[in-house]
Amino acid sequence: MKKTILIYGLSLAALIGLLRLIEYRYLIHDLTLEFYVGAIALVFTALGVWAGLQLTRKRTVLANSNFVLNATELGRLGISPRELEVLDLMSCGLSNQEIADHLFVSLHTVKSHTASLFLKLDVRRRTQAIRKAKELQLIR
Amino acid sequence: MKKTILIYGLSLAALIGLLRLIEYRYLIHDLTLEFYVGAIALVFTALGVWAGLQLTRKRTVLANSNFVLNATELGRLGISPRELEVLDLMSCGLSNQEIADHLFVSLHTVKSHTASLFLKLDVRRRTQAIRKAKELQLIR
DNA sequence: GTTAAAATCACACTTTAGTATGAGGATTTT
DNA sequence: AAAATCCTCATACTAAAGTGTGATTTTAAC
Repeated sequence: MKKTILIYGLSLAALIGLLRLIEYRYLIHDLTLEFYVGAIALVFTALGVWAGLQLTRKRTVLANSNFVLNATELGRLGISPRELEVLDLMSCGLSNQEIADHLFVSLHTVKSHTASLFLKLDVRRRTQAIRKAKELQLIR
Repeated sequence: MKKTILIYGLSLAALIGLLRLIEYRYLIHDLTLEFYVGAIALVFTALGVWAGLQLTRKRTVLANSNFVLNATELGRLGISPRELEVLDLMSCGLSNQEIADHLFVSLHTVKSHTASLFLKLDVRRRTQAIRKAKELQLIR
C-alpha cells in the first residue's frame, strides 16, 4: 500500500521531469498536445491498472472467503434449519455419533436428519451430500 | 470489452477537447504543466483502475476455478500419485467399491490406499480426509 | 542387483453409515 | 380445531467404512 503510493508519486515526478526535459532542452514544439495527453494517459492507465489490481487483490480474497448461504436453494429443497446444522457438522468430518453429542440429541435423531437430507439432496452418501451442498452453496 | 475500449476512446477524445477548450477559449496560460499532467494522470488513473478491474474480473474467476495442486504439501506428507487419485474420487462422493471399479482394482486395494491416506493426513474418516485435503489444496 | 517405495490383493474383524418403518410432542399454518 | 412441518426417539436390519496384519509384484533409485 505505502509502496504503491510511493511508486505512484515517483512515476508522476519522473514523467513531469521528462516532459520538461523534452520541452526545454530540445525545444521541440511540434510535439502536439495530443501526443502529450496520449503519453501521459498511456503511462497512467498502465499504472492505474496495476494499482487497482494491487489494491483490490486482498478484497477479492476476502470476498471469496465470505460465504453467503444460498437461501433460494435451501428453500427450494425444503431443508430445515436443523438439517442444515447437521449438514454443516457432517462437512466438518464429524461422525453421526459426534454430531449427536454436539447437538445433544440421540444418534437416531441424527440418522433421521441425514436420511432426510440425502432424500432432499438426492444423494446416497454423506460424501456426496457434502459435495452437492457445497456446489449449491448451502455450506462453506 | 468492446464497451471498455469505446468508453476509453471517448474519454481520451473528451479530455483532449476539454484541454483545447481551456487553452483557446479562456487563454489561461498560467495553467502549469504540472496541472495538465496531474489532471490527465488523475483521470486516466481512475480509468485504468476501472478498466483493469473490468478486464481481470473474468480472469479472476477463472483463476479461482483453476485449481493448482499444492505439490509441497503433497511431498511433505508423502502421498503417492495413486493415493491422490483415490482421494480425488473420494471427494467426488464415490464409495470404496465405486472407486475400485473406476480404477480397475479390488476393493481391498482401495481400502489399503484409504488407510494409508488417513494415516498420512492424520484423520480417521473420509469426510475428514476430504476436508483436510481441500484445506491443504491437494484436491479441488 | 539389492534396497526402497509403490501398488496390488487378501482375510478377519469392529465400527460406522445408511434404510425402512413407525411414532410422539411441539409449533406453525390454514 | 385440523393439517402440515419439524424435531425427536426407537428397533432392526443391510451395507459400507475402517483396522490390523501380512504378502506379492512391479517400478524406481542407489
